[in-house]
Amino acid sequence: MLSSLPPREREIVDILYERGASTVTEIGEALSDALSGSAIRAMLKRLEAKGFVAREASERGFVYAPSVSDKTARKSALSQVVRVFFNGSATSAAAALLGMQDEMTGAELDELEKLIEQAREGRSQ
Amino acid sequence: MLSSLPPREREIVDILYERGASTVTEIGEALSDALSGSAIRAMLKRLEAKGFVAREASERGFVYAPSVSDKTARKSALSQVVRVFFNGSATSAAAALLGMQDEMTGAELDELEKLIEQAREGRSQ
DNA sequence: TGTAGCGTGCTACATTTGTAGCGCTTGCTT
DNA sequence: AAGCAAGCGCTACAAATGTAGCACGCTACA
Repeated sequence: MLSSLPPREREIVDILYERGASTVTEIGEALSDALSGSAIRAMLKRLEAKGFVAREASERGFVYAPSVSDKTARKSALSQVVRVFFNGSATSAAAALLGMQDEMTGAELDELEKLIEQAREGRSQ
Repeated sequence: MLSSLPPREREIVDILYERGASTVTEIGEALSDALSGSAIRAMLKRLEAKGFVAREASERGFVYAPSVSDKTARKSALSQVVRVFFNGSATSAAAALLGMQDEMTGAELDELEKLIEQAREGRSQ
């Protein structure tokens, strides 16, 4: 569970999900405040030990990536939020998302409507 | 920011959002693993010092509640998830929520459609 | 009126986190 | 080849976190 991570480690994993596989230097740039390379490496080592990130060698040096799939992580992050803040109701959560509509184009709204239709079909079969 | 909290403190705040104002005993029951009362109180004291929870006396003893409004906390939790896991797209997040449709009734889907309509109107004016 | 039982706060302590420094290697560059 | 820079891992250490134990006061009820 991501929420079992201490804040800094969590921040690093978040960066990895947000930006995809990254080197230590890249992580450093994305961090909210500057850390020494060795500090970042130490975090990554712990994260690796705990099984949250995996690393792989490349020409650019080691690149680190989350070891839990985006899909899984998304799902658990969402249901966490839904449970804690929306009383378990995915619908209210979706409604709240809609409330941030400044970020949604008309096309996106169309898209969503289509998805709702599909969800309905999924339900009734 | 909730995400700046260490895991256990975070868990406690989550419980408070999930269940509303609670006593130490109630928190203890909701915790994922049993802690001594004094341990919980120590956490709460820190959370209070950091300004995340407030407490108030009642006949049942002190009750603790989050000091940041549900509304604000929801919003920031959601946008956090949207940014990290959905590349900033509220729409994709909403779509993922729809994907968990087992939890949505037909009525809820209707409701959502209505909200989309409203969002559209909001946009065009 | 003792005494058992909560809820409380304090303090202390082990563990975990967060961070920097050092020294090694590798790959240029001159 | 000598020197330099970048990236690396190790170790050490300060600060924060997670937890238990103790002593106190307030019920309640035998």
